[in-house]
Amino acid sequence: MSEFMSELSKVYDRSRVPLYIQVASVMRRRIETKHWLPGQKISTLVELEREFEVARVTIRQAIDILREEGLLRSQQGRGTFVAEKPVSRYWFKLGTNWDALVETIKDNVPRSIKVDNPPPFPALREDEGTPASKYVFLRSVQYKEGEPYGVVSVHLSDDIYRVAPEEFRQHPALSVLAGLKDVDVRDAHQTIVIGSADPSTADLLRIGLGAPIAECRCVVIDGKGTAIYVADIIYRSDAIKLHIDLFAGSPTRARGAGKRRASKAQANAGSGAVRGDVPSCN
Amino acid sequence: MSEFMSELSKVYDRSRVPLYIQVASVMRRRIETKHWLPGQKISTLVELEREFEVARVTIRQAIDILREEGLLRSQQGRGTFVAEKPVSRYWFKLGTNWDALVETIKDNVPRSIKVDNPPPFPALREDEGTPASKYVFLRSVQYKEGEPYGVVSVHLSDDIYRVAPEEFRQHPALSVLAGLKDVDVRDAHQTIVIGSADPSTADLLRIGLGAPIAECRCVVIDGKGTAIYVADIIYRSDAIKLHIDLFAGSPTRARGAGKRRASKAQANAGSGAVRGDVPSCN
DNA sequence: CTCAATTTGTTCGTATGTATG
DNA sequence: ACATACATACGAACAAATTGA
Repeated sequence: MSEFMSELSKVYDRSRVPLYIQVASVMRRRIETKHWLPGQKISTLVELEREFEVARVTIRQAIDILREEGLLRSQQGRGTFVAEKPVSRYWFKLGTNWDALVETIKDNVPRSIKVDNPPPFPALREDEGTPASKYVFLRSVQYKEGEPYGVVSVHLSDDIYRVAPEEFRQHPALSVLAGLKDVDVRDAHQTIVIGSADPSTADLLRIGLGAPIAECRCVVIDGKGTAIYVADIIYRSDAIKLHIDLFAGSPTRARGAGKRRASKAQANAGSGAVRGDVPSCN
Repeated sequence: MSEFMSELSKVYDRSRVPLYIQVASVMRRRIETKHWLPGQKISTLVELEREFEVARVTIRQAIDILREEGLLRSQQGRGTFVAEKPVSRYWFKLGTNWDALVETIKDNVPRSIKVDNPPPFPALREDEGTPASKYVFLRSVQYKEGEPYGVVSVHLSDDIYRVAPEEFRQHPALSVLAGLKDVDVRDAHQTIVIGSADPSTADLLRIGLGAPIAECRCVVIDGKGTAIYVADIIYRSDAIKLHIDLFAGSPTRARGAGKRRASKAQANAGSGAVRGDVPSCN
């Protein structure tokens, strides 16, 4: 490696991803963020060589990737250009409240997966209720346009499952749950972290081993404080998008002075029990 | 390649990250999530070979990485074991409503970054208000225990900035914003997707180029419908955790039958960090 | 104690991928 | 396009340590 690599080699050592892949992902991001506009001519190979401090062939390899993705077009003698209408990704907007969540998944048709070794029932935190006496385990894969985007693993209270076993096999469990009239849902929450795909998940979602995923743990608690639904939902990271209305849960503001935003039809009937207070950090 | 590669080459082609790195990251996660318990003997090399469908040497390379990280110990003739006290991670719970978000970032001390080329003001969607006439651009890095975990890039309305420039330079912009009495915050929302780090971000967060990150776009709109604060906040993916109360925004349920949950005085406000406490996955 | 089974550690040869100039 | 260097990954064989019968 030449002395020019001094800066970059550090970065490369941190990731081990092939350089041309790294370069490609940076350029891809510039296109997605409109830093490079559609139709625009991008920097010449010489300029890119200098900027990334890599060999010409490496730049070319990166450009090849983006050409295959339909994001770039090269023309000999003219240059390389951003595609006129770069493909926009499909995003699955994950609902951030009960009704929205149920709404977004209600038409999903999961394909069930046979499970040989159901995983043990996961430990519940204090605020996640008490375990039911018996659970059934269901696993399915969610598809959109033939592409898998999520793996759902559910521990469902056996009592609930027996009410409508057929329904639970053919429709999203959460959706069925929401439709059951005699089930008293007291609480439901979801915890999301970013992880990496294990072999079986990678296979089901058709992504790379260790590729980034969103792990959503969703727990539904009934009126007696029993965790009737405990799900571990794994989404492809490139398929999921969260949209959070920061004022959705607090129709009145804590600080004294400010006026409130125009009402967004926030039916605020009854209990003013604002719960919030979730620790956060920015 | 031999016929044994038929399965695996697909997986490898999907990600391009060296296989042993992928395997290592899967095993690392199993330790972090307590799927492999401290002190426990992990699967033998032969079993791991079969599970990951890779050669022995590749498994060894992965184990070498985790040994250097202090997560595994090997003993010839006995096996490979998880370290007795593997480090548990800190998670930052990202606030999912305005008050929670403001409350917990108010004591953060960001380290400002000089910006040579401020990025252009990003395009706003229809529901993100109209642009202000002029913006100032601020960029800072958030640290916890000496480790960087977030990069905040803010376009702040110049009118707002002038009210308290010193404050905005020394404290989180959102926190200052929330404290300004004559600012009418009408709406605020946050969109989160999972992306990959570009060179400068990777450098600031000390992660690999292309490593998974959480990209949070936060927009604050004032009473006139002007986007007074447009932030692009990038978190290390291993530092962030979202906790969403699915009923926070809807004190009454849409469907007829169910009773509502009792309010739960959530006592753990304050510090944004929690130890360990990772949802299990399999 | 010896033996065999188990398990990690090491090395070889080969093929392909990555990156430079 | 070529020559070079190094990294990645495979399969296979063998060596060395541990364990229990």
